Amino acid sequence: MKIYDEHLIRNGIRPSVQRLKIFEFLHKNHNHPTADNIYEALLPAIPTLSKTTVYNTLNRFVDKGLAVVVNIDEHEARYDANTSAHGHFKCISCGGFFDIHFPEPDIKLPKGFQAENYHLNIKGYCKVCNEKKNR
Amino acid sequence: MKIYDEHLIRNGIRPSVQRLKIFEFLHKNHNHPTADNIYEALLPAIPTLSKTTVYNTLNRFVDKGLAVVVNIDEHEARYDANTSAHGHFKCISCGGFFDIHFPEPDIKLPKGFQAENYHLNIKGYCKVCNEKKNR
DNA sequence: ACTTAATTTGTAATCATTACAAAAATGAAT
DNA sequence: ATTCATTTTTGTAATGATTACAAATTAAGT
Ligand SMILES: [Mn+2]
Ligand SMILES: [Mn+2]
Ligand SMILES: [Zn+2]
Ligand SMILES: [Zn+2]
Repeated sequence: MKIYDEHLIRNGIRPSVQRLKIFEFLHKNHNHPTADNIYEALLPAIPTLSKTTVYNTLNRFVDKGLAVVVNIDEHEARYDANTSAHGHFKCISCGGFFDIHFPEPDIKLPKGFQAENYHLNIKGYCKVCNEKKNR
Repeated sequence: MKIYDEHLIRNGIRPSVQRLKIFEFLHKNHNHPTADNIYEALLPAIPTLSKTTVYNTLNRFVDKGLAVVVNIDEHEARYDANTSAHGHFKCISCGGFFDIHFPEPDIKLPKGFQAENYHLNIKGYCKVCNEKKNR
């Protein structure tokens, strides 16, 4: 895809096959995949793919601001190509994962502090698990 | 300490020496220690202490709502006895860690969802690192 | 004291991530 | 096209935090 190609170049990342496929996958799958999810998904298309490459590439994307990593749970780093301000909800019963949109938060940082990114992570019960629980 | 004792009992946790010391440590040290920090700090006082006990105890505290775990960075679970709504800031330059207080957030969850806890994690540059950078 | 349940401990296992060095691919220069 | 340097990818080994598990210890109840 030409458009992803240019997106990478514009951010100083040379678009190798591996990087391009990973970037494309992130943009087409908004289910916040883990590094392993991505690896497994792309293996058929790139049989020589190494998991190290997936990690290297994702770390580079995050460094360059092309993706964010969501650490809502320890031992589970999920990646998101949507870098606009939004939060995440994880159901502690079924594990369901959802984007949460919220109005521009009015957070006053201490004097002189400068924020690079915000992460709002919420845990609780999703609709179906909540109904199951209240019965 | 009698007061910590009762606090644990009230929440259905039998106050063993280990649990009491860990709970007390969390309440007296607001620097968001890791499990290992706690283990190292208490080892002189409880020479037989096991790291497994520290983990088991912290997990129990979190389950019962007596503490929260802050996953602002992967590979770094920090514990906080302050369970009231507040956020955390980590300096990506010096590693400094700060509490962030913010006005009651107005977050609308999807219909039927129920939140158990909110986590606001911010990364950026602290005052001194920011000044160092802009020079 | 005896019996049972709860807690702690030590060790081994797990598992995601990183370190590292060799191999492969790419690009520029001759 | 060949050479040579640079970048990227790959495979394997190492790391390190957390958990699993079973034995040992401690506490509680009779
Ligand atoms: Mn998202
Ligand atoms: Mn805090
Ligand atoms: Zn659910
Ligand atoms: Zn700093």
